[in-house]
Amino acid sequence: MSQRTSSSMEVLLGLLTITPMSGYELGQTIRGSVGFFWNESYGQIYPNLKSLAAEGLVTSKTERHKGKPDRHIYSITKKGRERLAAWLAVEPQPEIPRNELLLKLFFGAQVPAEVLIGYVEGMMERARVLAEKLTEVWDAVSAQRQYPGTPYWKMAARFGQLRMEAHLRWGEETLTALRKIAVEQNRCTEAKRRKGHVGK
Amino acid sequence: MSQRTSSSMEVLLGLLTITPMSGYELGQTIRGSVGFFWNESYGQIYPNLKSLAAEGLVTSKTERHKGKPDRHIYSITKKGRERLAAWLAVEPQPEIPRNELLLKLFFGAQVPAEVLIGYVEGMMERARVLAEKLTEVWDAVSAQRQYPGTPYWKMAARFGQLRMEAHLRWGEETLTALRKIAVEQNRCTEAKRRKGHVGK
DNA sequence: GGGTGCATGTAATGGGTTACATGATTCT
DNA sequence: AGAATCATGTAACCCATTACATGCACCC
Repeated sequence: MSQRTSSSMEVLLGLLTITPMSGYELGQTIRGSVGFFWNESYGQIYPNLKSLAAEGLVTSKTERHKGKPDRHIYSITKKGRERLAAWLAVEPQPEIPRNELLLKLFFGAQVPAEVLIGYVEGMMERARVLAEKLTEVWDAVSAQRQYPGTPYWKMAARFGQLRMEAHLRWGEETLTALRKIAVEQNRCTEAKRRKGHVGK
Repeated sequence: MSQRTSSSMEVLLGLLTITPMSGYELGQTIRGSVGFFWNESYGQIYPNLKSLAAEGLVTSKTERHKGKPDRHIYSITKKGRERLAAWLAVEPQPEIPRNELLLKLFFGAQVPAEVLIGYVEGMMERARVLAEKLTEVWDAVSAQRQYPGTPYWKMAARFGQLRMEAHLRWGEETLTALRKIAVEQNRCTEAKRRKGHVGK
């Protein structure tokens, strides 16, 4: 009785409510807008668009170009909007957790603390970049004329901001703890080294 | 040239550094400890343990039981520890984002705000439960005698706490915004309804 | 008597990334 | 000249969940 559970088709429908687009543009749009909480690869997008068309949830117009491959511009149909609404009415399932950084940190005792410091710094750097990008997005959305989606896009962006702030605060905290451990570890190896020399 | 990229084997190795365990116990342990940032299903665990054994990264002892199926207790080998260390030395890849709540919120204009309010409340409830569980875990870990892993387990738990706090703060903010929209929407439908009646 | 937990596993299925294939244009 | 970007798509493969299969023990 298995049934499809993923939302990779619905993102496409959702974005097509804004404006008709080609598969490539959908990919770009996903990366530029919902990218920080959802992504799709082209290996998903193109086949899914075909299925959507087969179900009559989108229609496609083909633009011919000299030399270049044809461009298929997809538009959402009324049936597509209904499908989107039905999907929206179903409670979203909680985020499935898979955080490799935390996993490696959890087993961090097996490895020198310096290594972990690098990982945390890397994460913080990414968090800073994303936070900055999100404030830009937020400002841009706030400035432009009000679309029906505007308030919701702001909420989504705000989520990212608050989460990134939390990550950064955690990063600070964790770095100080890790640095203390690193100093400790260096003292130990130093001591052992000296002892080894004397022992000889 | 594809190469395995997932860490589902390494979690098992990592947990087996704490103590030898059976597949079932590993599943339990994952849920109870790293569960909030990593999970594995038994359909992954059992086959992966077999592969690990085939590679000589773990050994298994079979306990026979009357009636019940045999229990295989796995222990990590020296080679297994080396593999774990090698994996730890590789920079963790960033969390891949897939948050259905945010996705539905992003397309929230297509649906009455009350629905979204329900979703956000649901998420907040889960966040509260998890935050509470994490403080319990944190306290328990802090109280017990110092294992080498202790400081790292605390860092991981702390991450969850800060993230949940951020989610809750965002939830508050978002709920007030959504409630405003909901009131607005009700006013509109009311007005339309009245106008409709008068119009008749 | 029937559900839940212990305990192990396999098979089917579904979902998703990556690599490959193609070819023009534009930037460095 | 060579890399990157535009632009489309398919196929191979990997990863992961879910369902199924089995069977005892315990609780209500």
